[in-house]
Amino acid sequence: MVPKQKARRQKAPAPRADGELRAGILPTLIGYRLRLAQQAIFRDFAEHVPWLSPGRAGMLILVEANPGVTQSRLARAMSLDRSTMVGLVDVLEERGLLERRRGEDRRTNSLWLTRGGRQLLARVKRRIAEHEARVGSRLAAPERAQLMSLLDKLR
Amino acid sequence: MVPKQKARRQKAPAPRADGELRAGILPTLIGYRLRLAQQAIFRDFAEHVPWLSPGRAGMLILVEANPGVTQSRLARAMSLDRSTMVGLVDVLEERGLLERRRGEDRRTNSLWLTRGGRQLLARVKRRIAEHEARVGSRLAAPERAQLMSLLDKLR
DNA sequence: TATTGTTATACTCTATAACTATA
DNA sequence: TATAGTTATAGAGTATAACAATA
Repeated sequence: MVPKQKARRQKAPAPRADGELRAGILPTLIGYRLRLAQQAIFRDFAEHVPWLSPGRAGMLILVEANPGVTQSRLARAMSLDRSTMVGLVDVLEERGLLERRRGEDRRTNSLWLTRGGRQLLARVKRRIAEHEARVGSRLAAPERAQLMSLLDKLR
Repeated sequence: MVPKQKARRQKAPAPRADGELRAGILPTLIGYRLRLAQQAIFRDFAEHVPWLSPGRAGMLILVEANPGVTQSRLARAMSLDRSTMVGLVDVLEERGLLERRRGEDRRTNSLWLTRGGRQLLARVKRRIAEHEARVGSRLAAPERAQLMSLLDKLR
């Protein structure tokens, strides 16, 4: 029989001098570090690209690169459910950024940027370029390339 | 006067042979690649650590490493609002994983893992270790260290 | 006065199930 | 039968504002 561990009341350890919490195993985990890095980048994005969330900006970029794409194809490309895409398209259509047109296969909607959508997206892309330069400036150029390749391996 | 751009109707480009969408500038963006990598890792976590989300598991890890921590201190450590922490503690307390105790400063609640919480966390940490090994196995050891350091620079 | 925990409320993002029009 | 879009509904996860208890 394995010796039973003595039951002991939990006790608070001496608090750390700097007032920070002990982080346990969290900093050893790739997913945790990834999340912190991403939060920092999303914070910068939200601050400097105030018109759209990263996801919605990404969606406009995909529609621009694939004019006339159907909702379902776009949903698949973004790993979203078809029903989730409906609300996303609703919002961007109400804001006058894109429009649905009846597809040749009449079950489908094809998606097209409006003039306003193209104009906003041009501005957004300039801001994103600045955002990317600012974020990327924390790394040397070869480091940036290295990071991209390492991130790819995690997929 | 700048020459006006000729108004032209959008046209669908030839569809790609592989059926995939064109990704536009997305793959050039650090934030986009970061998100894809994180989604892959969260997917693995959800599949192999079925009892808790990454955020809740992280919270238990912090309480274990800081027994008796107050709700507010924990919220600050996790970058959450105090009011958000209330519901998080409610859920984990209802599941019998941790408990509130009246603090010495009687405005505060101090948080402690229950026996059940310690037992579940031990199992969770074993699964997390396997998860981390599986995810990390996509990288060579020096690559993993390199990734950690690059991610840190983005914060 | 300032801080802690709490409640009420709301917003974003996402999914599942069931429906309809069309193929 | 199968697919595309839609609706109703629900569940995470998060925040702000206002309040009572306590410092």
